Amino acid sequence: MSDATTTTTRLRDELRRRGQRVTPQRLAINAVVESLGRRHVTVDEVFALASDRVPGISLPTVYATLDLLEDVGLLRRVATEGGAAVFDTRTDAHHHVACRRCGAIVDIDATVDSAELLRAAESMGFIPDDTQVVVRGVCAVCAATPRAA
Amino acid sequence: MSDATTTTTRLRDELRRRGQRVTPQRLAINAVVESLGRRHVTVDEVFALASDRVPGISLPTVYATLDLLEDVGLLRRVATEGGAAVFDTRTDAHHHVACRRCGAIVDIDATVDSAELLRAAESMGFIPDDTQVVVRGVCAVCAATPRAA
DNA sequence: CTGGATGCAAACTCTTTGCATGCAT
DNA sequence: ATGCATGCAAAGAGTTTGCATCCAG
Repeated sequence: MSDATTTTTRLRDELRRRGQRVTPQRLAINAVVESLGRRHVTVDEVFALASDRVPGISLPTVYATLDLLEDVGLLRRVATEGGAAVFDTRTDAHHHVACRRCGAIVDIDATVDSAELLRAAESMGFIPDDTQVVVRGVCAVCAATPRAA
Repeated sequence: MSDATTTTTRLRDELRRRGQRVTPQRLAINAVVESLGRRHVTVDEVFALASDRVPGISLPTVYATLDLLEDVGLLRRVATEGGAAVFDTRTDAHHHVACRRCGAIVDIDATVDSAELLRAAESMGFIPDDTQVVVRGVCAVCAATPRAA
């Protein structure tokens, strides 16, 4: 059983459950996301790859579908601040380091105890569904670069 | 000794140290940030308030100066994902909860042990300078709202 | 059939850039 | 005097919206 089958099924079921349509575009975008393995993707990237599978697919559809996949839980939006949206095909708990100079975003696998944080959030009536840590700084490559931007 | 005097001095000293200019615009924007107390601000908000102090100040100058204040450490950029930039006048360690529906961003004061995370980042050559946790979910107000957007 | 999804294009928001002027140093 | 910072305006990037058409259910 491939993951592709698994997530396609998950998407199908979830759409039916919501009374939404299972369209070729949605399945194609999910297939693209699936095919990428575990990494970060931009909207443009998905658009380009989805265009190969469904010629004529439009950018607004890609935006809408990525939002949908995030909502379903098949995709996670990375908390970068500003700039282009970045989605993460890894939906399991992990965190990110972002370079202030080159903008690179790299996964960090480390456990962070956010129990107290979540308790605090919940105590104010918040219903959390995603917790991610963003570490900002300068990456190794940029740090090695004299002082250019 | 007011905080205003303190941060104005910090800004002045830092600018001199860098060989950059101490301009009325920079001081005014810093004064605006100072006057707001501890809260979140958008670029437009700062622009409007700074315009009262320095009529004719321009938006590009506000952008540049907010970046400068962030660099100096007098301001922190909130890791929202996409949309308008949000700056935090609180520069001490704390975290945020962001509502997916209304976009509200609220401070969370809770300790999070990010030692392992920082070690992992540093082990890959990263030089971290800011760590913030973003909890996404639905706020109390939106959760109470039937199902509208 | 019927309504939600799509494609297209345009609009919109936020942010950055280029250049001439001005002012801090 | 010197050149960085500013103001203005325009461009640029990313995202969203409106509407007619189309197709999944």
